[in-house]
Amino acid sequence: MSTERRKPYPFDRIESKWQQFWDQNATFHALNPGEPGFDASRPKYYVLDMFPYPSGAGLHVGHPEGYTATDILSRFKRMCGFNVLHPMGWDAFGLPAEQYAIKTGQHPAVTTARNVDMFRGQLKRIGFAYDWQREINTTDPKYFRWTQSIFLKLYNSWFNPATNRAESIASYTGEDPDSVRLAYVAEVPVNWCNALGTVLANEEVIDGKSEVGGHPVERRPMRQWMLRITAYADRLINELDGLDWPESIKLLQRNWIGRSEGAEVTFGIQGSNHNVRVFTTRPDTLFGATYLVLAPEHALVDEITTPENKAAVAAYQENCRSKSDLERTELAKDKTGVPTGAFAINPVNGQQIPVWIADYVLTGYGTGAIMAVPAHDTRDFEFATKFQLPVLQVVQPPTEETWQGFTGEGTAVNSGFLDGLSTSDAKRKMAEWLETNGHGKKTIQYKLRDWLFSRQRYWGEPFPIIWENGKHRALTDSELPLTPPEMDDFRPTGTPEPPLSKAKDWLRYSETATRETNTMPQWAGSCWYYLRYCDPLNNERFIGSDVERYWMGADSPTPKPGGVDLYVGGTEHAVLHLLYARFWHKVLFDLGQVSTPEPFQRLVNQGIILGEDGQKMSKSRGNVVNPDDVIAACGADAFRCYEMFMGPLEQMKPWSTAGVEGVSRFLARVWRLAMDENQAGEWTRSAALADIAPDKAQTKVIHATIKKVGEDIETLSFNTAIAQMMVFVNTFTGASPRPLCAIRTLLQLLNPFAPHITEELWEQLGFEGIIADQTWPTYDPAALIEDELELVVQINGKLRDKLTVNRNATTAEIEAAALASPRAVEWTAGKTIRKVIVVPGKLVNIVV
RNA sequence: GCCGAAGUGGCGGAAUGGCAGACGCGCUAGACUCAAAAUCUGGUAUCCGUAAGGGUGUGUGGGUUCGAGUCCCACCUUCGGCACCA
Repeated sequence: MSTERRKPYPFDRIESKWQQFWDQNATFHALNPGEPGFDASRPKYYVLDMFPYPSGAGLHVGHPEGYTATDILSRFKRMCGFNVLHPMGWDAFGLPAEQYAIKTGQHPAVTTARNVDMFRGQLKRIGFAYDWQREINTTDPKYFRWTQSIFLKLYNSWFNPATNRAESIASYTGEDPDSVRLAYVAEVPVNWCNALGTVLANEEVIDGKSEVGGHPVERRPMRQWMLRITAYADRLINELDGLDWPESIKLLQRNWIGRSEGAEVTFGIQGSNHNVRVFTTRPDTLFGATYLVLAPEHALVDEITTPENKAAVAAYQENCRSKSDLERTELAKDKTGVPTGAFAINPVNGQQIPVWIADYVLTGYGTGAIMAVPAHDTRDFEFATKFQLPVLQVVQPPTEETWQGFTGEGTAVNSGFLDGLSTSDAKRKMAEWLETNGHGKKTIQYKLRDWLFSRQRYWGEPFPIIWENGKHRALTDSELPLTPPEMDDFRPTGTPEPPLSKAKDWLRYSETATRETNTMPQWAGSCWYYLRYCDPLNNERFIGSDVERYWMGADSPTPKPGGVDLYVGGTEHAVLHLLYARFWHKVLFDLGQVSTPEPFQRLVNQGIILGEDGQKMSKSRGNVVNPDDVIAACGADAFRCYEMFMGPLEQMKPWSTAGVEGVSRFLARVWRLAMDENQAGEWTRSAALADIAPDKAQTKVIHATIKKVGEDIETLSFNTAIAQMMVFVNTFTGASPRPLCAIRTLLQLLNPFAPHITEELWEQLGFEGIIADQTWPTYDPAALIEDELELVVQINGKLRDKLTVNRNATTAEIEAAALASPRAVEWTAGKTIRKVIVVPGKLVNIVV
C-alpha cells in the first residue's frame, strides 16, 4: 500500500506533456510584420514582465505572481484574436553575480549561464506562454553591443533648450560640445561605497547606505560618467499625465524629480564685488530675510570669510567633510553653523545681513545658498533661535495663528510695495521687481540630479570610449561590441581605480590611446530591453523600424500614446528602472529612433507575497515558499490559480498552504466533471456527459461566467474570475446528465488560468485542435435576463421581506405588491406611509 | 515632520450608493465506508430567543441620503515612500 497521498488528478503527467508540446510546436511564437504568415489584420498586444535578475537562489513565489497575471492576459488576448508579444529574458549584469564570482572563484559568465538555465527551467515548469525564440540576455555581446550603441547615441547628442529635445551634437554651435553632451564626464561629489568598491547612483543609496548590502556610503568628488537626465525633468513629469499607471507611482516619480518654482535672488557682498545667488520658493518673503546661509562647500566661502573668522570656518568645513551622509541626516536634529563675518546686502531694501555657513544648506540643490527668513521657514526659525538672529514677520496668517514660524500662505506685511498682497500675488510682483531691477529672475529647481552612470566593476558593459591626450572620444559602431577582457582577477582594486585597469592588453587601444575602464550600471541593459524583444535577431539595428512601429503601437488606431500595452512588476523600480527607461526612450524618440514618446502605456504593480506567518519571506525566518515544492505537490495549474486567487493582484498578501490545496481541489472537480475513475484507478471520459442543452438556470450560469471572466481578466481581477468559475463548477458538479457544451465552454474560460488541465481535457473529450488556438466564447445578454425578479422590501432602509415579481411589472404594480407583502403590512400597521421608493429590478423602500 | 495607500467573520477576501460577508480556507453535522482518507450534501458574523423572529454589526466620532462598507469632515491604527530640497 502506498503511503503517498494519491494525486487528485494526474497533473504531473499532463503538465510535462503539454509543456513539451508547446515547446516543440512553438505554439506561442509571435510573427513579426514582414514574416511569412504574419496576419496584419489582427490588432497587436504587447504584454511585458519585468525580467528577472537570475540570482543563485532561483525563482521565489513573488516572481510568478506578476508573470502569471501577464500570462493569463496574453493567453486571453491571443484567444480574442490579437497578435500577442509576450517575451522573457535575463537582466544578468550586476553586483551579486560578481560578488558570488569573487567568493567562489568562478567566472560570473559561468554562474550566470547556470542561473539562467535554472530560471528558464522553473518558468517552463509553470507553463508560461512565452515566445522563447525572443529570449534575451543583457550579458550577451549580441545584446550589449546595442546597449553600447545606444550609449553612443546619447554621447553624440545634446539637449537643445530651444527645441526642448535631444538633437545630434552636430547641431550644436557653441564652443565646447563636451559640455552639453547627454553623456558627459564630470568631477562631481559622488556616493562612494568602499565595501562595494564602487560609486552608486542617488537612487541606489537608502538612508546613507548602499541598497545592495547595506554598506556605508560616503560623499567624495570623483570624475565620473554622467547622463543628463535633468534636461528631461519637465517632460518626465508632464508626460506622466497620459499614462495609465498607478497614481502612487506617478507621484513617487514627481516627488523624486521634485520640481519647485521660485526665484533666484542676487545679493551683493558688503565691501566686495562678489555676488551670492540664492534660490527661494518664497520671493514674497524677501523683506523678511535676516541672514544668508551658504553651504559649507560653497565656492565663495573662502573668498568672503573675514580674517578673524577663517579658523572657525575652516574647522567647521573640515568637520562637515568628515561626516558621513548618515551622520549628516540622522543627527541633523540640531542645527549647527558658524558666521563668516561677511555681510550681504538685501537688494530689496539695502539692509546688511550677516552671512553664515551651515550644513543644513545642501551644496547639491539650488545654488547652494539660501536667504533665511526665520519668521516663515521652520529650519531658518530653528537656526535663528539657536544663534539668536533676528526674526522679522512679513506674512500675516489668515487665521488667529501665531506668525512665528508660520510657513503657509497669507498676506504680506512689513514688506514695502508688497504690503496687503496675498502670498501668490506678492510672489508674482516680487519676481517682476527682481527682473526689472536686475536682481534676479523666476526659476525652476529640481531635486533630480544627473544620473551617475559609471561603476568601478568588472561585470558590466564596458564604455565604448577611448581616451587620448586627456580627451575622450567614441568608438565607431563597427567596433562594437566591446567585450570585457578575460581576467583571472576581477576583484575591485581597493581604490577608485576600476578592475578593468588591470587588464593591460585590453586597456591599450593604440600607441597613444587607452580604453575607458569604468563599466555601466546594471540599469543600462534594462533601459531598452523591451525594444529588443520586438526584434531580437536584428544584426543591423537595435530594432527594425517597421517592427518597432507595429509592436510599440505607433500605427495602432487607438488614441493612446503607444508603447507596451501592459507592464507588470514590483514597486521597487518606481524611481529607478522606470525613470531611467523613460529617459532613454525619450532620447531615442527625439532622435527619431522610436516612434512613441513613452515606453510603457499601462503599468501595474503586483503586491508582495508574505510568508505563511504574515512576515516578509526571508531565509533567516525560514518562511520562504519554493515554487518547485508547490508544483511537485499540487501541480503548476494549482500554483498559478492559487497565486491569482489569493486576492487582488496589487495587494500585499500572505501565502497559505491550505489555500493552495483548496484551489487544487477546485481543479480536481473540474477534472471529474469530464472524467470518471474506474476500479483500476484509470481515468476515462465521464459517463454523465451528454450532448444535451443546458437548462435555463445552467444557461444563465454559463453566460454570466463568460461575461464575468472576460471582464475580470481585462481589469486583472483574477481572484473574482476564479470565484465565478468555482460557482460554475459547483453548479454542474451535481448535474447528471451533464451538458457537454457547458464543459467545453468552462475549459475555454479556464484555459488562460490553468492551461495544462484544460488542454488535456480538451483532447480527452475529443474537441478539435488545441484549446490555446480556440476563439474566446461570447455571451448572450438575453440569457442573463430572468422572467421573474426577486425584489427586496425595505422599511426605513431595513430589509423586511422579499418579493418575486414579473420582470415586466410596472413601478405601480411593484409598489402595490410591496405594500401588500405580509411583513410590510405588519411593519406599517398603524403608521403613516410617508414615501415609497421603487428601484426597478432592485428593491422597494417604504418610509414610515 | 511631509506625502501616499489601506482598515470588513476565526483566516484570505467579495460587494455600479440598494439583501454586508460571493468564492475559498478552517470548523461542524450528515451520506458513502468495517474504519479512515478521498469524495458528495448541508450548516457556519455576533447577541437575545426552543422557534418564529428581533437587536447589533464593515477602525472611531460626526454628517449627507429614503438608503452608506461605498460619498463628505475630523480622528485613531497599520503599511509604503520621501526626509534639512530653501
